[in-house]
Amino acid sequence: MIDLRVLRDAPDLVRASQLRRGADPSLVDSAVDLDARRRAALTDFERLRAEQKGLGKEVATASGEAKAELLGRAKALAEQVRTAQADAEAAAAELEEVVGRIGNVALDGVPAGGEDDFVVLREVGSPRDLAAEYGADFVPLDHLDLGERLRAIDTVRGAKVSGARFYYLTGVGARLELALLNAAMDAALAAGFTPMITPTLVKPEVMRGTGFLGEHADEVYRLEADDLYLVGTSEVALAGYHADEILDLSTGPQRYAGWSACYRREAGSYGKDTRGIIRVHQFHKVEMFSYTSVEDAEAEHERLLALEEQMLALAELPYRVIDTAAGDLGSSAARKFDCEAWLPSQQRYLELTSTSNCTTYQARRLGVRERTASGETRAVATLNGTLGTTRWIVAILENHQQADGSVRVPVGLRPYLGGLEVLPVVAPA
RNA sequence: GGAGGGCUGGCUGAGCGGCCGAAAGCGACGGUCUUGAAAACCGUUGAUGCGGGACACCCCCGUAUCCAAGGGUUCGAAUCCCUUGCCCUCCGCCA
Repeated sequence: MIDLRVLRDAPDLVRASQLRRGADPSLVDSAVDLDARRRAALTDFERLRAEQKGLGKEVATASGEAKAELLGRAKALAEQVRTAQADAEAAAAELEEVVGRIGNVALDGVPAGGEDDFVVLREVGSPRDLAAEYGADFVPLDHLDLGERLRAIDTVRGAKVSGARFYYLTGVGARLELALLNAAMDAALAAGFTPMITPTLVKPEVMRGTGFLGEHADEVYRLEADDLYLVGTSEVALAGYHADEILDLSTGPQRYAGWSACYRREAGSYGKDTRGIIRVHQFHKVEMFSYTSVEDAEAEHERLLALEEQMLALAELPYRVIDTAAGDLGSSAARKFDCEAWLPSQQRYLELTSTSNCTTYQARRLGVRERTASGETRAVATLNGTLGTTRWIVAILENHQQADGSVRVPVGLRPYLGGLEVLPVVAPA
């Protein structure tokens, strides 16, 4: 939720942000009008309510005929109070509906436009030249071919048991995921994050508060019988962790690293990334989440990005960092950096991490505040970022494949695989 | 699954349908005292919205809302009724 004060005092700022996002700027004008209407209705209600309270006190002390007369007046007034209250509540609800559709104000520097209007900040490492290494006629295997030869990935049985976009990680595949996620947890721990294993089912208000029930509500699994939602990321549970609390950030940001399963319906992505485990309904992820003061948010964002890059370096993957365009931010984020690894089989980049600065947008809706040195309360900023996911296996297998279809284990992951240096082919094609 | 008991401010814990945003204690903060600290004593101490005061903020004044959540009864609800959630105890069942 955007700050109503900003909406009131600087509607141009919000309007400009909407335009950069390719969203509807007229929502801002509707919201300003509705805000004025709500305040007027509230004032009416308060005046009547105060009158009612005063009259109530007279009723309490009166008796006999005077009391009967007062009661008559009080009854009439009660009806007016009811009406005024209903008006005020209706106006507030209407305002909330419109305000909820306005996205966070994109930070200065965020490129305008949609999905394709990102800016590449840097490219790190260089894609392997497999033709030069293994001969001009070498055809790189994709992650699924490799995964099947290593007996690491089984999508056939995943589909048999659960349907399309489900898979088993088997043997070294399962070990590789555990290794990667353990390495991610260790990196987070070393950087001062508190490790967390979080619930993956959450209540509607938490899901709504984190902003996942907006435009992309159909991406989320819902358990009708229990009125609970399956999370698409532990960000949801970590953001909800301090909901309705007043935090003490005087000693710096509060940092959490969540490990959880993630569930996504992938509605609307029919036919996209159908092969292998690039786009699946269920996967695991280690996610960083920070609560900071507004002042610290941008520095924390850089910090999260640096940690992501540290993990990509540990996995020895070539990647680029992009500054996502305003239209591709999602409602809560004010800025978002993605790291995309090179995918040899497809000759393209694939998103492996995403870190968002949600400024106070998410915290305001969830009621997460801090107490400042001077004693007031105010909304905190929230940030999140990916440290490792099942999808990383795709990039690791493809980028570290060897001529015979085996896969070299990045040095940094070896300690997590009992010193294993190579994932050997056990099921040749 | 069944039967009871409970849910009040940072914590403990009172609370008769109107005088209750709520006693008291603890904690915290400020002060007195002290070379300093402790103790003692004095004082302050919930959140949020709205309106006003030369109104960006702080501050002051007024007002409303919040006693698990939602609904109802009533001129008036922390207090009575209903529904839901959560916690505790007991019984049963199953990891």
